[in-house]
Order: sequence, then C-alpha cells, then structure tokens
Amino acid sequence: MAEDTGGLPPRSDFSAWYNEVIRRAEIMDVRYPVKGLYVWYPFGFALRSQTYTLLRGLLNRDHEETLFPLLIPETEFMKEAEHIKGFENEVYWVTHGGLSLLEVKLALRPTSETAIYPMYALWIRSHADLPLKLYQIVSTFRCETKHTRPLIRLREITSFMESHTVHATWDEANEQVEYELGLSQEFYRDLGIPILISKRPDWDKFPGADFTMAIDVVMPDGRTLQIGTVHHLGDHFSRTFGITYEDVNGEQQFGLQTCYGISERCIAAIIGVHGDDKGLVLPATVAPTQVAIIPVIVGKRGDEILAAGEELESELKQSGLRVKMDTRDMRPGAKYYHWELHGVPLRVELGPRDLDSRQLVCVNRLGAKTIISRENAAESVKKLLGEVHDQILARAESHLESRLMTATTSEECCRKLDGNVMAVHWCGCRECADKLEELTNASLLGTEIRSRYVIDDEGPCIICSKLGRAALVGRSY
RNA sequence: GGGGCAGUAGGGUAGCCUGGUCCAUCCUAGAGCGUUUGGGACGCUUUGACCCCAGUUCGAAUCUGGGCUGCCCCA
Repeated sequence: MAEDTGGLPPRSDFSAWYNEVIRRAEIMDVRYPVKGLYVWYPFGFALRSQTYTLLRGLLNRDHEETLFPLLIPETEFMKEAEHIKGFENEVYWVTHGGLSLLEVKLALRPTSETAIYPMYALWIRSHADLPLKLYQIVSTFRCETKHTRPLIRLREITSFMESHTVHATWDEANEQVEYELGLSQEFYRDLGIPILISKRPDWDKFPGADFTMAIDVVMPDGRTLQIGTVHHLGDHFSRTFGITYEDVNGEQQFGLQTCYGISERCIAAIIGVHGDDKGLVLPATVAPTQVAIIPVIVGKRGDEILAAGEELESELKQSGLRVKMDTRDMRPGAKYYHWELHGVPLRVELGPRDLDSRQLVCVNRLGAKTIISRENAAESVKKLLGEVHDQILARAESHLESRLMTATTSEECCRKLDGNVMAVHWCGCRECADKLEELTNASLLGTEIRSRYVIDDEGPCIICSKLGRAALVGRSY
C-alpha cells in the first residue's frame, strides 16, 4: 500500500488526476478482478465511516435505521411494472442454491423498494403507525453497461443509504420530500460542497415515482455528478404492495410514500470538488485525521520533542480532535507531502525552536501558516479548522458560480457549454428538450432549480420561445 | 450503445514489429544495517514480475484465438 513519491497529474486533467489520487491517497484499489467492483483501502474506508457517521447523525433526528435482506424473490420484484422496466437490464440474479436450480430466482437488490414494501404492508395497520420513516445503508448491485468508475459508476454500490417513508397524505409525503432535500443541503454544507437541486424531467424520473428531485454537484471538469435523489412515490407502490392503513373514520386508505438515496458518490464529490494539484483536501468534519503532528527531530533532542508531541497529541485528543503524530523515520518534508496528499486539514509542526518558544507552527491544507501559542492549543486548533472549512466551502462556491452560465439562444448555449453548466429557459415539452440535447450534445438535467446562483423565473423557451421555467443543461457523469 | 489503446516486481517503463542474445532496466517501494531529519535524505546488502486459458513452435513476455481487467474518445 506504500505510496509513490513525486507529483500527481494536474487536477486540470481531471480524469488522470482522479484515477491517480484515488490510488495514491489510498481511497480505493481498482485491481479487484471483477469489473465495476473496487476495494476500499482502510484510509478510504475511514473517510467513508466519518462521512456516513455524519449522515446517520442527520437522519437519526427523524428516521430509524434498519436492515433488510440483500435477496429479493422474483415474485415480489416483478410486481411493480414500471419499476421493473427501469431496472431489469441491470439486475443480477441468483439462480442456484449449490447445484440445484432455485424454484424462485432471487434478485440482488438494485434498490430495496420491493424488499421493504411487502414488510411495510404487514407493519402498517392504522394511522397511528404513520408516518413511518426508516433507512438503511447497504450494498446494492447493478450490472452497469456503461464505463464503470470507482465511487462514481459501480456494479456494487457499497454505501447506498436509502430512506423509505410512508405518510397519510400526498401533501405530507411532499413535505417529507422537502425535509429530505433540506437534510441533504445540510449534509453537503457540512462537507463544504455547494449543490444544485432540480426536478428531473418526467422521462428521467425514478421508475414508479410521481416525481424525482435530484441533487447535483459540478465537478472540476464542468461535468455534473448526481449525488442524491428524493422521490415522491405517490401511492404507486402502496397500491401494488397493499400498504394500507385505517384512518380515523375507520376506512382503509393507501399510504403515500417517499424514498431518498445517497451513495458513495458523495465521497467522489468530496474528492473532486475540494482536491488540488497536491492531492485530497478533506473537510475537517469528515477527515479521518484532522490534525497531523509532525515532530521535527534535530540533533540530540529527539526524545524531548517526541515527549512534547505525545503530550500535545493526547491533549488535542481529549478535546475531541482526531489527531495523529507521525513518528515514522522520514524527513519532515516527506511527511508534509504525505499528509497533503491525504488531505489532512491542519498540520502542526513541533521542533526544537517551537519547544523553546512554547509555540506551534500550524499550516492548513490551503497553505496558510499560523503560529499559535502552546497554551490553549486545542482551542486555537479548533478555530483554525473552522477557518479552513469556511475557506474550502467559499472556494467551492465560487467555482460553482464560475461554472454556472445563462444563455438565451441555443447557439449561445452551445458556445458557452464546454466545461460549464447552462441555465436556460425551457417550455417543458419533450420535443424541445430532445432538440436542445441534440444541438448541445448535453443533457437536460432538470427544471425548478433550487440554487441561490440561478434565478428560477419564467422566460421564453430557448427552442420554441413559449414561456417556461429555467432548466439546467450540462454534461454529466 | 459505438470505436480505440493497454495489461511486464507495490508503482512507472523498455523489450513485442523481426520468437532464442533476457538472470532485462530505470525510478520508486518493501526487508535489514548504519548515518540522518525545519519541504520529497544517503550509503551498503537484499527481496520482487512478464494478466488468465488454449494454440502454433524444438523454443513464447514477444505470434494466433478466446477470456478477464483497466483506461481513453465518441453517441
């Protein structure tokens, strides 16, 4: 697992940079011998753990965590026609138990609606059982036909958070959609990642949903990455699976449902949005190591410096920080490169000069150097971590802003599109969308845009001039 | 969905066309010893590979076929 030395490809060559940084910063190993399946290195897994701890914390405010089986019987899986259509080309099937053929073959879940909802039908009896809000974080399997990519396009999605809620009314479910969009916004803000929320066009919604709201991020190459979706399922699934409750009048009603998903693409977003030519830049909220202490051992004072480092390390740990002192037998410079590659937000240098002056040299991941007093080090360090988080968020926001452009003609849209995301007006019809996609060679991502960078007022459609709302157009992953 | 390139030690490569000269090589990494340490240290010793399966051949990293995997470009 040892890393190479020497520079990374520049982040401006995003594909090459991404592939290298994934390997060299020990996020994932792509050498597992099955297409589209990758191995988490311990460091990558630690980043995943921190990120999902954050997500769990937000969800646990109003959801409960659960765990459903991986295998779904064909009989349940095939119940919802529209849903099957959306997934049937990508489903893995378990057909054998040992050497004998199974009577009912079993799907590896591509998503868990058809595993969860038959149980919901048993669990929900009365209006008092509602709302029901559960989530699970599991592996799901999709036999992707497109080019697979670590964290971005996988055949085993290893970190799929799926939330499934049931409500008494359509409006209540709709409120839940809004709540979960807000929750996502909070999650991504904590990761320093500005997002775009939009309503997917009807032909691009989740199979079986009333509508789909999508969360996208803009990667450094200007391509968008969908990093979350919230679906209003209406009563499609509750009718199929018989999820009914008795209302206050004693009448049976169908439940109204939402589902909501976030995958390890959120990790790809952290890597892509914040990284730079030196490697990862991790937000302090999820960095497995927030502070790296680098002892600078000179001459005969080694023991003294190491002892002071240990004292500092335990003091910072006691205040709740994730700290590591790097005692490896390497030059300090080599350690700086190592921790920069791994995105550690703050490095604290401790050498003889600092020992004598009762000070610490702190360098944040963006390169800013601050000298703090050894007294109240924990407090000062926390302040510095807060500052660097604000800075990476601000940097990511200005990047997004610089990539978001508007156009009033399709010609202008094509001209500006390269490396950018375009906000244009669109009447809402399929024909114009197809035409726009053909002209721009990009996708219509969605409409009803929620972003403080895009004003979602009405205007003449870029294709047919009929009045319509703003829509996003871009190339996506 | 279509097209292309590639797979040689932990990483990067040469060799492949024209089969034998190959115990390949450079950088780096790993192990050991010593000297070092304020931005990628140095010396010595040492470990380590031709993606898989068939075929052709006296002989295959090299040629042929198939598979697996990775990557790039286009739709």
